[in-house]
Amino acid sequence: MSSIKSIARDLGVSTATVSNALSGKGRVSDELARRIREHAGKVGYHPSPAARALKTGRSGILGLVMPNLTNPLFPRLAHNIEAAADSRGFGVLIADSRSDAAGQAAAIERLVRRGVDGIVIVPHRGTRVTETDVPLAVINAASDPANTVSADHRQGGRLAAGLLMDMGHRRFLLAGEDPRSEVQQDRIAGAAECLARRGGTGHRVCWTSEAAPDLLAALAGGVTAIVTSTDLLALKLLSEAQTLDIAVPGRLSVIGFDNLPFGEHLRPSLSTIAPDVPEIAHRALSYLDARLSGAAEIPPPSVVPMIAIQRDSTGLPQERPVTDPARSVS
Amino acid sequence: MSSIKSIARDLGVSTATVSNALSGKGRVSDELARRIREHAGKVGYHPSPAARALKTGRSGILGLVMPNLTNPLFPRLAHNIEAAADSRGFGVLIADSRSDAAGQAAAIERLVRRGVDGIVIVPHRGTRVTETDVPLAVINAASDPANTVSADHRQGGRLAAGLLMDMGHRRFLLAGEDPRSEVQQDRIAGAAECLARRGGTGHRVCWTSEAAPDLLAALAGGVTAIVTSTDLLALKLLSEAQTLDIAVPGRLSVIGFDNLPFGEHLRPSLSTIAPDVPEIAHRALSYLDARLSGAAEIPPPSVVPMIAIQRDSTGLPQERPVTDPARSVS
DNA sequence: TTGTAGGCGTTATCAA
DNA sequence: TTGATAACGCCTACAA
Repeated sequence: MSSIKSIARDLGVSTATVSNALSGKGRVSDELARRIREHAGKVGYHPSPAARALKTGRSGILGLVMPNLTNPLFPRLAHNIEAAADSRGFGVLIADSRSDAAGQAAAIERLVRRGVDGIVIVPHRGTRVTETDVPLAVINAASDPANTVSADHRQGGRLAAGLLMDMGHRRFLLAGEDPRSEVQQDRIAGAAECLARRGGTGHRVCWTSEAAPDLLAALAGGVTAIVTSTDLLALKLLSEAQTLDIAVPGRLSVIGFDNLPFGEHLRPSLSTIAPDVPEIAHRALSYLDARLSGAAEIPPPSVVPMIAIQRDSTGLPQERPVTDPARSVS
Repeated sequence: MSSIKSIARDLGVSTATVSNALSGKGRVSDELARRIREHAGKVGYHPSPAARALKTGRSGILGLVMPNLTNPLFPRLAHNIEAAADSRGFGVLIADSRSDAAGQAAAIERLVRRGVDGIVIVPHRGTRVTETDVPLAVINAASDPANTVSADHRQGGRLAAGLLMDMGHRRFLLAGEDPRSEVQQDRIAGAAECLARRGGTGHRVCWTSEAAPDLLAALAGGVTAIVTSTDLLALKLLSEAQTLDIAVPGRLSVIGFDNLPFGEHLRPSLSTIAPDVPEIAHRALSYLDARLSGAAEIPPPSVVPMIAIQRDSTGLPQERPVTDPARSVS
């Protein structure tokens, strides 16, 4: 491999000069700098990351820890984190929490041992992130005190409910999957908050990880719309509705969260509340970057608004006429 | 940070002795070795990856290149590659091909620059992987000459068709999404091969990336079963069938590929042909490991059998009685 | 069995 | 403007 030293030898100059010419730091005459750069290009010189890391104490690598890499959100997040990291000159090393708190601690440990400069972590449900030697950007939910940046799940919940109320829905079922998830809690809470504020005529909340909620009972209770805490649960409900011959969105509107890839392939396609993942990735990286470069001001924890994607699983309620949203505020 | 040097100083021994004691290579008296290890533990010593990489020329890091990190297969592959890599002491750096050949070359380049020891790559559809300085494990399809290890997509295709023939189906629609994909080509070809061999009474192949195939026309043509090249397409068809009130699996059986996460949440749940991802990851890593450790024999390219997962979207054809599979071989 | 010393490729300090 | 030199932390002949 060609090194700074071999270039120095080839050109009969010192390594320091080569280093300066290539990095543009020290003063080197334009003419010599040009010759050095040219030669470096010719021999295909690339600095050794190991040597640089050893000298500078920085690896230029960030870690990404996910609760479970088969988490459906992982691909999009990985995609955006990688892009954001790359544009700042960082590489991304992945690690899997293996779905438990111990695994999460181990994953962080492994990354730190590998010399990452910082870590982006999506913590496992219901865990507190353990402190480390390197800066940590936590992507979770506003209600997690350790949170660095996240989607505004609560606002997302309001958005989902609000959008359905705008269409005229008044009786809701709010369906979550796992009550230990702060993310899902916030989403359901946001929806409930919107209903309370705008005078929905009552709603039920149910948490169910296995079976789908009893749709027929819900319909009998006058429910015309369901807000689910994730697209996967929405999928379950949509399928259930179709086998029960409940028309969607005619008889029942359903909305999910996360904008998982299958949503647009469903028939009816799934309306959903999508996290602004590029923005989240951007902020997580800005945060780490600020901490790593010793910036005077570190970005404070922040939440990123979610985005409504209306597709075909939501529509006007059949039973009653569309009411003017303005009038319906009790 | 504690280093080999600081430990040597603390204990009044030489750095070489510490290094030997910790690595167990050179001869060090048991007693001294014990003291050194104990002290190392106490001060929380961990070797510097940068220094070790600089000295040994190996980073202990592998790259993982995907055509697009939002590819639905990515999570499971990343999960298993990371696990397999970790158990061999490697970390995994991700890179995104940004969905084109140029991006793919750039991704490889970036990883090599970062000093990875080897790369696992899932090539972009229809591209040939460019040669590099580091060993490359290619995960694609047997029909790609550069392939290192892959699922046996062709056998998977036979499996899908065979399983449906066992149930008594005879007329098939084989539906693919992208004919440029070697993977999908192999799957469809495998299914066709099985039908030809076992005397299906004819089948149509269609390639469609946007609209779903015309189900009514297919049914009119006597089709009772559809083999799709991916679960996403199967999902589209299932949804389509439900809106057209075509009973699945009563009137029509549908099977997909890849065992994507949503499949089990559908109603009816989706039968699928699943790649044995843990085994594929294992072999990809064995291959790289062999090449990196200069092993005498490098594992030859190999294909890993796919696994049938029968759920509820496949069943006996309605029209005709179940025929004995043995008798049905023409 | 233990210690000395050199070097991996960079960066940075200080002289020239 | 340029060069000599010393680290960074580790490994490994080779010498004691």
